[in-house]
Amino acid sequence: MPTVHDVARLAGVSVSTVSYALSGARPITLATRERIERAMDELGYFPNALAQGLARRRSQIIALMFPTTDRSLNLTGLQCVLGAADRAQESGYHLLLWTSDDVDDLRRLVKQGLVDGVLVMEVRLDDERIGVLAESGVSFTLIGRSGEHDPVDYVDADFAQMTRTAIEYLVGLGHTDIVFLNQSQALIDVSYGPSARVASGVLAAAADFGVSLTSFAVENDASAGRDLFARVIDEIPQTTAVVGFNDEAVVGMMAAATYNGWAVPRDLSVVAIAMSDAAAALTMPTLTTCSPPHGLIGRAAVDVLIGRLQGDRESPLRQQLHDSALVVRSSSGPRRRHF
Amino acid sequence: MPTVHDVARLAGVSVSTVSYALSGARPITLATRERIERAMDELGYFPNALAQGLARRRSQIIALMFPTTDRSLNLTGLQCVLGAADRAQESGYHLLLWTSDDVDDLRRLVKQGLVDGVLVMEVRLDDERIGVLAESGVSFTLIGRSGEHDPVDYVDADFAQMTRTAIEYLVGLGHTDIVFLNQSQALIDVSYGPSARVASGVLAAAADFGVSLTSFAVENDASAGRDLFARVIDEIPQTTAVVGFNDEAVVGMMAAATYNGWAVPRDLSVVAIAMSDAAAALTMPTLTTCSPPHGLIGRAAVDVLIGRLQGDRESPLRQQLHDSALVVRSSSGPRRRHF
DNA sequence: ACGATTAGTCGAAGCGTTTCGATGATCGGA
DNA sequence: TCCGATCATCGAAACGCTTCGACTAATCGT
Repeated sequence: MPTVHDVARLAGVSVSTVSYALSGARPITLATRERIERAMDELGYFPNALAQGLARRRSQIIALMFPTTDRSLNLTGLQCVLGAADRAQESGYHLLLWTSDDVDDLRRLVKQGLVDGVLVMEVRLDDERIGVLAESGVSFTLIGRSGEHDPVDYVDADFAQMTRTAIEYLVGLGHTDIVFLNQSQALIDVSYGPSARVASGVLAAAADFGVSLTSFAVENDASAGRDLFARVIDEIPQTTAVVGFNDEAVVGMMAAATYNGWAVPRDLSVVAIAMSDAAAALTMPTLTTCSPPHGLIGRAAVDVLIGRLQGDRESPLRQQLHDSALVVRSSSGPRRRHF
Repeated sequence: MPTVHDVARLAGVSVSTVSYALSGARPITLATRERIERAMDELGYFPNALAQGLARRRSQIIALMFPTTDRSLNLTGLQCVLGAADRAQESGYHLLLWTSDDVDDLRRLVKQGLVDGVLVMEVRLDDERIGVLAESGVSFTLIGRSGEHDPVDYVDADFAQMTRTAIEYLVGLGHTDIVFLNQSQALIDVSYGPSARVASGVLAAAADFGVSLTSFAVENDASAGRDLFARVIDEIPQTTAVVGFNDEAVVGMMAAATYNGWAVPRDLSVVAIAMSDAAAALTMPTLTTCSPPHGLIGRAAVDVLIGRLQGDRESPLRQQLHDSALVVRSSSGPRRRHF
């Protein structure tokens, strides 16, 4: 691999001149610059990223923490990751994918000086990673939010808007007795942010619109959804709509409803929260969804982090909430009494 | 951030001694080593990864090329990516996620010396990335295969085994008239490897078992599946089984079948190829699948690449094919004439 | 016509490691 | 008691880049 020295020798200039020609930090005569560029082309020269990073104390690498433990894989996370990766590349940064959840690993990562900043996904309400990052002095941005009002940059979905949109839609269709299917109790127990926010969001929206809403936390599988349907038919038979934040259970519940003679959407309207379009298209009937723009959120988080890296470190907090879009498919419709 | 110099000063030794204590490359007296370790703890020292990489000419970073263009997102890719990321971390490497498909970007990446090796996903039959990597001299491993028999390391699904397993299963249930739903013609046109291999695999297996198989390439959406059902009912009404390598079209076809009075699996058995378990669980009925172990393949690819990085560069080719597992769900059953 | 700027370039000192060769100290064997 | 070995440690030269200060020429206002 050729180095600046080779380029400098071939172009007949000093290494610092080559460096200045490359960075534009000092003016260079056109003729000299052209000689240098020709030399670089000829040698197939590219500056060594490690050496550059060492000298500049900037690696141009950001880490994306995407822990894989305790979480059922779904496409929404992938969209966010890919959005972030695309945006980082566009902005001239590299994206390191970090799947460990362990804070010691994280501490080592940031102390190593390999990364300029960190993006944190799957944020819990009390997330110890935040403290570790804050005291390490590295710049970071949350994709999500913790429970506390930390003075921390974040980009997240606007859960109040999202849940209100979903409930308002159902209320507009005449529904007054709604069931909310939350994620598993296990996920709630580790204080996974979205579960809590969606739960309180739908509750608040239902109260605002004066309709009844009953919440259940169920496992993320179809049989849990079927069981819940049996329970609902027994305990709250006047139910005509379901808001679900639990893909598999929602599908299981739809299946049980159909099996029991409740047609969807004639007898039961279903709206899925934060389900990917691809997944919603696979169900029968296809599911009406209200989902955050995950790709956009990933991109925005990169912008926020890079803004912080390039701006002064003490500039005002950057906190963004993004609106979710309601996509009406075939699982929802006007209320119709079925009993 | 403390450096080796700080540690050396505090421990009363030279920097090289600190380095040797860290790497174990030369023997160090126990007492000295302990003094050094105490100093490191006290200062919270971690070696700077950039400087280390520069001096060792090893960054401990591998890139994972996961191009996002021209490809419908699905979970199988994510599983592979996460498998690779987990494994890399376990092996002491960092994983750089690279979403660009562009060969100039790729050339720059490897010339920069940032990465020790490259993992290539979404390999096409004639993939120009392979040539670029080969001539750059960097170590790389394909997740997938090209069409040519290049002397290149790869880890891939065994498509012959996979398709044979699926067809054998259907034949065992008595099916003799099978339709194969391939991915879109657009994907085939860019010579996406799996499409071609699955297509020829099912054809060969059907011939082996002496059953009839008709192939169709359709768009990746539900309506294409519905249209295809109409066509099948018209042109090949004796069809009793479908093998699909196209998630959304398969689901559309199932829906159309149900709508037209063909019950699945009573009148039509369906097996989906390379569909994720999570997606298969969302459909109604849930889909029988035959899918490669994507997570395992990602991990294996990391092992192969790291093996190459650490072994001599001219060691024998490492080429692996992994078996797919058939998971029987509710979309398949014995053949029953329905006309 | 003269000092003060400015443009263009260079040399050298970092950035934080690793690693090679050298240097004493210690040791076993004759 | 003296001679290689062996052991533990040190100093210095890389690794490939950036950047500061200095220097030379050309440019400008008066």
